Amino acid sequence: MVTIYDIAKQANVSAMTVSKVINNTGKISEKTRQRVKKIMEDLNYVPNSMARSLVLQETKMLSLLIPDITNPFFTTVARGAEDAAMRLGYKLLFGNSDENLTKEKEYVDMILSTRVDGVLFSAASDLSGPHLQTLRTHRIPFVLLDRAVPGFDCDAVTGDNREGARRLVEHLLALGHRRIAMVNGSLLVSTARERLTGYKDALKLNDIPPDDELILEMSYKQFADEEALHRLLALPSPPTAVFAGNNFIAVGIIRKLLDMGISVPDQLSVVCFDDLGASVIDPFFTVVSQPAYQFGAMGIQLLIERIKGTTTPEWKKLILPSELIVRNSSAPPNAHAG
Amino acid sequence: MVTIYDIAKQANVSAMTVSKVINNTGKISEKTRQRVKKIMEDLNYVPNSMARSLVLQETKMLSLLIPDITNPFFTTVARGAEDAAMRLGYKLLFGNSDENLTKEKEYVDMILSTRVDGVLFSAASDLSGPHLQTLRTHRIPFVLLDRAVPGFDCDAVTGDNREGARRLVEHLLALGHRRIAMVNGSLLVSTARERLTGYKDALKLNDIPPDDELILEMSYKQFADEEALHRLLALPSPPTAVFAGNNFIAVGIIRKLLDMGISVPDQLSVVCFDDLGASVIDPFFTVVSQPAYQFGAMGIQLLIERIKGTTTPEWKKLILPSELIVRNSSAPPNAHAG
DNA sequence: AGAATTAAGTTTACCGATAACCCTAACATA
DNA sequence: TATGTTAGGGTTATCGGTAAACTTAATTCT
Repeated sequence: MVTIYDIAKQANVSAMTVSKVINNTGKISEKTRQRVKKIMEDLNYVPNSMARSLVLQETKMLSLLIPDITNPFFTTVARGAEDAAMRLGYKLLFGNSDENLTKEKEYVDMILSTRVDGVLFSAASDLSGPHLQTLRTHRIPFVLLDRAVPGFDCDAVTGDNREGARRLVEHLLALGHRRIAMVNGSLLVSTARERLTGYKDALKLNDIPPDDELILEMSYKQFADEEALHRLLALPSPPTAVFAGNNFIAVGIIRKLLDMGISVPDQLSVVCFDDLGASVIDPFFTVVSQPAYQFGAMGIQLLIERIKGTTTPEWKKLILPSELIVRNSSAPPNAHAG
Repeated sequence: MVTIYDIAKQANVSAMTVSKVINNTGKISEKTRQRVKKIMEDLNYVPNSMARSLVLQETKMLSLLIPDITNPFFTTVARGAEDAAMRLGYKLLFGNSDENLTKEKEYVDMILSTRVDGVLFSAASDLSGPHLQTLRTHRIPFVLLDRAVPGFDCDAVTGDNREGARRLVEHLLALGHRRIAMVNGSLLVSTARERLTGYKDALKLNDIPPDDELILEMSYKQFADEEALHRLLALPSPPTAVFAGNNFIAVGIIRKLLDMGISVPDQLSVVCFDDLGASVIDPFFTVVSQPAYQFGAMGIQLLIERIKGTTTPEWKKLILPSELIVRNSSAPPNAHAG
């Protein structure tokens, strides 16, 4: 590979002069500058960013760690982050923890050895605390994305899960539903807990006592625990509507319902958190939609401000609003009979 | 940050000894080894991979450049690549060219300066040739993914686009369709050309003269050129089936058809290349499905073999088979009237 | 005209790791 | 006893770039 020394030799100047031409620093005559530039082009010179990072102590790389790269929500987050990073002159190293703590740890180790300048971290679960602690020990700035981690006070970009869930459930209540089930992700994930709280808020506001039999806990990745779903629908007083903790859970439920011959929304309403992405033919689900692209973009912006120190020392908590979008998966109970 | 020198000082040994402990090379007494290891842990030492890369002349990083991170096909490719890379001890730097040549060039520049060990390259179009040439000039191994670039002989993992398209169209022909339209991606992309050829193959085999009015060219990203679609359906002898060049085009078409009140497959059959991903409620499209995960995984494997030189000098061309999956978006013409 | 400043470079040291070679005491061997 | 060997390290140079301090010669100021 061509180095500044090769350029320097050809141009009859010192390596430092070449470095100055590259970075537009110091004083170099226009004549020399042009000569050096020409030689750089002729030799297809590209600076070695490793060497530069080593001395400058910054890599201009950020890492984005997400729990599920197949989920359109996180894919969109990734696009937002990538666009913002690129625009601000940073490279983005993606990582996919697969909602898996072991994989997440491997990525954290990699992040440390790569000396990235900062991390956009969407935690696999509450148990990710030690990983964040590792980052903090090594003084690597990070911004939490989408999911909070209890006990960790830090910069974060999250959604208004509680509010969003409440609005979604109130929508169902307004349609006349009284038996509303919640099929949630793992309660070790902050968003799941907050959505559950929002669900309960809505019930309470309408004087409906929560019924534990109507509350299921599975995983955001899992497409549905068939048996649990059967039990839910076989209750003496079954739900007339289901609030799914996220988009994938909703898809899983709908698929099972299709298999069982239960039609949505006629026999059962199904609503969920987060949209289903670009590949959906006919937007069908009534959802609370979050600005996923903004999550990524704002996260990167916050992170870079933290890295550069162009922000105040206090932790920034950015809460992005969500939007209730009513579509065709929700209807009044027994709509087909009415 | 803690360096081997800090460790060395604490352990009363030279930096070299620490390096040897880290890499398990040279001769170190068990006692010293344990002492050094303990201090590394106590001090939370993590090797600086920049410094190591600089001297070893390898980064253990690969780059994956894809044209559209929102497309489930490429998302799945990414997962396959990531898993394989991680398993083989490499990090993966993602890039999203957005089917855009300018963005692609920016990524290529970044790739060069990052000194990645190799690139998995899914070209934006035939015009990506110069970018590949740049990589080759700099002796960076690369493997083409999904899309060939004319004039470039190199390692590649692609699908059997021609065959797949032929089978898909023959399926329509077998159902009784005779007027079959093709709504394709840009013909500057090799897969689009091959799929078009497969389409023509099928017609020829069945003695149907191709009709240029039935062949539309738009973009794999674009969700459909509404006007062109209208013209297509308003032809004196309109198509009874549409072959969409990829999944996103198919979704675009279906959405428009829904708006227009045309039902699929009753009034019009629609089939396409590539599946629609995990977030689809009711797999509806008749498709030719490609093993996207394998594309990524095999691509990485090929790339690493090339990097390590554990393969023969000839370029490897891996063609992964596709599979025709008949679902509910295709039916005999005028099925509703029959 | 002499001092001060400036333009245009150069020299040196260092970032954190590793390869390649060097050193020394202890032990084995002839 | 003299000579090899080996275990267990240490020294030095280097990867490719940059900051900081240092030269010179030319120019400006008074």
